[in-house]
Amino acid sequence: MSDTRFDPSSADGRWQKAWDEAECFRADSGSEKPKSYVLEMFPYPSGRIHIGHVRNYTMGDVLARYKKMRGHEVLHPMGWDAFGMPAENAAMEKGVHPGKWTRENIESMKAQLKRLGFALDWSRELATCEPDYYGHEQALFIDLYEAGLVYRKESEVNWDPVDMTVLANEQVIDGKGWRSGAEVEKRKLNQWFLKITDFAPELLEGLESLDKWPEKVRLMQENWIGKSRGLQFAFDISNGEKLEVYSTRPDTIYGASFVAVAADHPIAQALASEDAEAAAFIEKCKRGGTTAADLETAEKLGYRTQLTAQHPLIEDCELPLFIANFVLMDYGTGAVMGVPGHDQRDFEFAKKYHLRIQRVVGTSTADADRPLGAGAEPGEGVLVNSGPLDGMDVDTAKREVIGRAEKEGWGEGKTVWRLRDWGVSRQRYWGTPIPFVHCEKCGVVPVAKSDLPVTLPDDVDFQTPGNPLVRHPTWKHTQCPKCGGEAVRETDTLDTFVDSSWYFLRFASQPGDRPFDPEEVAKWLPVEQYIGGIEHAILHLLYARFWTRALARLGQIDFTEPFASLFTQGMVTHETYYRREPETGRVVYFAPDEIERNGQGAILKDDGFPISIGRVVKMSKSKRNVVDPDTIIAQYGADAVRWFMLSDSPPERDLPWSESGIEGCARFVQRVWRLVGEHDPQATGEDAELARKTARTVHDVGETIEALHFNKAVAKLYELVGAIEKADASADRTNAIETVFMLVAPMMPHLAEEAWAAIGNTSLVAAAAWPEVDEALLQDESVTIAVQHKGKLRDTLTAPKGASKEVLEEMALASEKVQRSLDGAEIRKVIVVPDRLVNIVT
RNA sequence: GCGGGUGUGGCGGAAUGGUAGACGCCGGGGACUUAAAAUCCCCUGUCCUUUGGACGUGUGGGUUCGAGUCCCACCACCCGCACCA
Repeated sequence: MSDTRFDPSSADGRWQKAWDEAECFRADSGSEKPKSYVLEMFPYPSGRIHIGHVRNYTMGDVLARYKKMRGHEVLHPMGWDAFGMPAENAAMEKGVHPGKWTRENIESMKAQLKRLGFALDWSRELATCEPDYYGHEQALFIDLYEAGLVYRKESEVNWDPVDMTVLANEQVIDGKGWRSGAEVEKRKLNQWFLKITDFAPELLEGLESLDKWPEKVRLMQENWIGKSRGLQFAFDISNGEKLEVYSTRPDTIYGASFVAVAADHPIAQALASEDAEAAAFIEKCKRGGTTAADLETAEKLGYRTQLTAQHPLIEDCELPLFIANFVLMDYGTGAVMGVPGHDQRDFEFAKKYHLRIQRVVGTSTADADRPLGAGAEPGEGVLVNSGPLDGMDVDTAKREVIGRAEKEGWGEGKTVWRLRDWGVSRQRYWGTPIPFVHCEKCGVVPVAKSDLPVTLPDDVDFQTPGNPLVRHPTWKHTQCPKCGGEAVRETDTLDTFVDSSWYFLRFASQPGDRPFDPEEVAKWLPVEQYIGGIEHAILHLLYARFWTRALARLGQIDFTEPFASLFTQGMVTHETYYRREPETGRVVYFAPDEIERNGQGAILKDDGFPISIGRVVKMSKSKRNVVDPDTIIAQYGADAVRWFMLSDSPPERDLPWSESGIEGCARFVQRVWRLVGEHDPQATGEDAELARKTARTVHDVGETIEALHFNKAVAKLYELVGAIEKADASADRTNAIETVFMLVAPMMPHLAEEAWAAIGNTSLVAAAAWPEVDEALLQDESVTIAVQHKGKLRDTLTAPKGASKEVLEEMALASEKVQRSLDGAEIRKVIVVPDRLVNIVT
């Protein structure tokens, strides 16, 4: 048996079946063991599992299996984030119903996941597109509404004037609709919002408790929430009205040289009715989409109105009032004071419209007359050209101006948040119907909970652009739950981020009559380890945090943070292969299976001529650098694929896929398998060094898995396997081989089971206990000491562990190499770090 | 534009401020074999006047006995920016 090769094509399926039959990975909430909830971000069922999913779920799987071996009751579930635009696109392009398309995708993707041998509790599987999920979501949405956390307001969307439909940001390409090619406009619609801003302070403060989240994610969320302290004050406008503005830099108020309002500011709207040019400019501002990146990279444009604003601190100083495309109605008051010297955007605007650019902050008071060079200086410094503020530092000046405004009554200090309320309305079919009706008599009324779920109609057509729910002949017509009269259903559906804001609760318990069972939820939540892509650092994670806090405020759960520990993994990348067409200069990409690598270069199989190897980038259809998990599993087996996902690259960084890399992994799987033939229960005798190495590896692999440093765990296992191969037979070697099988069990579980059985075990290694370590074996007796001179390594010596400084210094000076380097120079100082190094300074 | 991150041999990477390049891949040489595959062994940062030495962690400065690691400035790339999920 042992001289044959390990055959994944038979072993993988056999062990997957054995785990299933033993219900090995079913989470028992009644268990007395400590509980661990390991969760990976659930996938969108796009059709095929992507190699990025494989990486994500392999990491979670290793942790889940490891935790089980360490005696934990593990909840490791899987589900489907099943609503979304691609299903509607498929309906439009292929004429297939979104539900059919989605459910078929789920079936094939589930089969793919099963082939990877993940330790998942499939009994808890859920799909957000099923009424038994989204119906409970509708109930929660009504709960939030009744708690005052849901409201409606006008808000801008991307409007395609040809298709007469709302476009997602993704569907706007270079300012044009992706299908019609028409120039996109901004249009206002009445939409549903969740009051996430009510939670801004606690979402910010809560970040401090998330000490097992990556620092960068907390920082990004902090900046996104964007708490700022500034001054809100009113300008007197030449038409007799007041204009409220907000500024985070009131210290620079003496440098103000203009005032600007958003295109949809009431003042601008009022002007439009009497000033045709102003109206034309406002119309122009409506062009283009709604994304922040577009707005901020667009050319700064303004329209100079006839109005002026009196500077609050400088007598007879009238500032011109502009309507500007870069001022947002959503932030602050929709109006700003422009200080070109110390804000880059204002600087560019001032250059363009020939406005005064005055320095009011410098490195010292001597800077007063130093002109501003190429751009604004937004940093810290000392106030100049600012009357009574001269000489103050920025922070003092801020406090001074706010204090004066409050005393004199023309403004007040105010905390403003960058975070905006969460718009959850989507004018689309394939999403959770918003459970409300519009009644002429009673207004907006929630659907009675006893009438939930409000289900999507199946008979819809996608041949016409726009929301099929609006066109449906009967679906939206209903009775008002309050007065019983005729009423119309809300046709907007919920943002899919709502679906993913509470699925982790539904995994913990799935009662039919309510969203979750609080007692079951209390047993498992918060999620001990959450793993997913860094691209979700802000939106998904912030919305899930908000939703959890909202439910806590409603008393439905008693914790406020859903994910105790978060890990964000890197992408899987692949090199690209291309040729440039000689005539057109266009780049044509080739798929990995169309080419053959030869040393440094590559050739196209079709014609045998070389092709160029491009940069290593994220796998994408357009670059054709995608590898399909099914193909590689069939070729190398699940364990080799899993091992590759864990090897080499640190998990938070990108992992470049390579043919030679996976081949190396497949070779290592066989290398571990060959240890079965070396396993000799009769072997006697000690091998103290190997025993120490084994103990050290058990300790290190456990520690690195817990820290999610899988690449280091992999390297340690390579080292131990190498050491075993070199060692002679002994009882310690036999033990080391058994230990290896247990240590690789979380990573290459199929091989581990096969080997475990082959050496005579009748139970599953997946259910085995992690090996114990004899602490005494972790202590080294001697250490290697580095000896430096002039900052360079000159020699190394072996010394007993814990040797004194004096002894180490003496040993270092006795070295011939060191003496040669010293060459008789006078020793000025010797630095000795015990167990580490000796550094001689001359 | 704004916010966040990353940068070390041919490649992926390792390294509590203390021996830079562990481990893996690629490449070269050898063993076994009729041959191949598989497997095993050795070499493998660059340069030089080669039992030795110099240089070397994106670039330029700085702190330190000592910097991949800390500080400042810059460059390149990646992620996010509220309707992709």
